[in-house]
Amino acid sequence: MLDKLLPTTFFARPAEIVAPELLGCRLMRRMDGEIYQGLIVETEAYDATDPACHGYRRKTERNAAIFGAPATVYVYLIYGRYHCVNIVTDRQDFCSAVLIRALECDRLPADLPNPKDKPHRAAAGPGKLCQLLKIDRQLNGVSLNPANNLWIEGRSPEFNEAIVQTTRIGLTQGVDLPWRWYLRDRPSVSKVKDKVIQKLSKGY
DNA sequence: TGTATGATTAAT
DNA sequence: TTAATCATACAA
Repeated sequence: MLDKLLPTTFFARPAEIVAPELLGCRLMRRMDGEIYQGLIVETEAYDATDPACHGYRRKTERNAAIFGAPATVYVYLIYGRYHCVNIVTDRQDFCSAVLIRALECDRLPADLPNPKDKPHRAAAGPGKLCQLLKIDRQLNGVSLNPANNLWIEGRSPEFNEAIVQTTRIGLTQGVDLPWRWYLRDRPSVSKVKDKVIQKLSKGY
């Protein structure tokens, strides 16, 4: 295996540093005894200075996980229908996280939630990828780890894809912060909205 | 206790 | 452009 489990130190940095570096990594999910994986193609950053962040006002029962240790999983229900998954970043007791917004999966489960989707769009959106990989609040607060059936492996050594940086999607506050990143040439990005293009060097 | 509202999505 | 749908936050 060339790929490796990302260490907790990877996540123990500001969300806006971690978010672009998660592009090209692989979200790994074991369900029903089988391992599925998706290339992370789109992310967003949130933190305590940001009015759009769920922990901006105060710590509550719902958002407690986002104040946890780096590499903690924060899952919440949105619009009463979908789940969204974040990876907690930075340090304990500081709210910050990276929202995983889209994946590109090579192998899909047999029972697809949205059979009408083209295969490369099956995980093109934060709600869709949680549905596909059966991620819900049962995983809220756990740590990224194979033992918890959810983890992230690092980029392949050959990774060298163009990254686009834009403002975030679907917000009413903090709309001008340019804290969304996606892989320019991937067809599984949820929505295309170009602002800045930067090229990241290999590795991290 | 009551009410407004989302880090969304698929259909119209 | 809109309906679906509900746990939560906050006001009262």
